[in-house]
Amino acid sequence: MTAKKKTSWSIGDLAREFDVTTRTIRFYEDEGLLQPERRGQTRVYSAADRTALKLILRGKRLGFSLAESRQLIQMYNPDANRAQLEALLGKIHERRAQLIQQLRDIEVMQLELDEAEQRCLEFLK
Amino acid sequence: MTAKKKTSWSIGDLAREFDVTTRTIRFYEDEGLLQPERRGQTRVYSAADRTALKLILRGKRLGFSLAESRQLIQMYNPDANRAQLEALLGKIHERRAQLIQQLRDIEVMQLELDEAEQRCLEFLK
DNA sequence: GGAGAAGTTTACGTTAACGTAAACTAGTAG
DNA sequence: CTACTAGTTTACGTTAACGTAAACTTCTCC
Repeated sequence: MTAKKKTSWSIGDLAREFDVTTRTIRFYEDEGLLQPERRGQTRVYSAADRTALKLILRGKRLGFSLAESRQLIQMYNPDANRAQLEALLGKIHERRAQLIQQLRDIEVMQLELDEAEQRCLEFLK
Repeated sequence: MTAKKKTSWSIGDLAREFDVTTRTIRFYEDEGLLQPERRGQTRVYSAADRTALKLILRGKRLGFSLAESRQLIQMYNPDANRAQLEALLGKIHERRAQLIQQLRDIEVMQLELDEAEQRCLEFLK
């Protein structure tokens, strides 16, 4: 009856959940995007790591590089000084502008897909 | 007074308009995404080429590979037989699904940026 | 106690998408 | 004629983001 809220994950857990390879997860650690702890040799991932991974993969789907995702993760931990925070605000605005452009792109592309579909269906009639 | 509607472009024209290098444009041709004509040695780009380039760059902003953009361009010329058209319809549905996922990703990310901004501003107060 | 299954490190390989450099040609302005 | 400017081909170089393989440890199960 005790609500079981998972609080730590193995590398295999995360790989399965997000459908990536363990190599990928270790790579992200090499790049400084994840910081799992160790139980002996073995990596143990926290909820923060899991969230970071989620951010990275969502970023990927939007065409962001790992460097850009690194920024996104930074925005999650406000452990910075004034100058850093102001730089962060700048990055936030940049990201937001990029997202807006992507929204426009998606709209246009959806319309074009509609037209393309119509043309296809017309030819198949 | 005659409405001047441009109907052909040089490689430099396109490079300037879309802010890419000429190398990039020639690369897309090597990859079969553009098919300019030649006046002597020199490439001459049609409105179709220009549209294709626009598609490619919009695709890039959404994180599409050139292979994926190649498909998008294909959808523009319905010069296919029945089987190809049906395959095309399948691709159209895939693309649409991907765009919908991206919309969701953008929504979530916008919310997160809002929160990140709030946290930043809070710390700066 | 042997065989998997899951984890680890180290290190070289691969692909996409161009960058960069060299060496050439063709038109054009002074 | 000369000096740009814009175009061309050829070809090797580069970066990001992992893939792949080898060789090893740890734990568990029968």
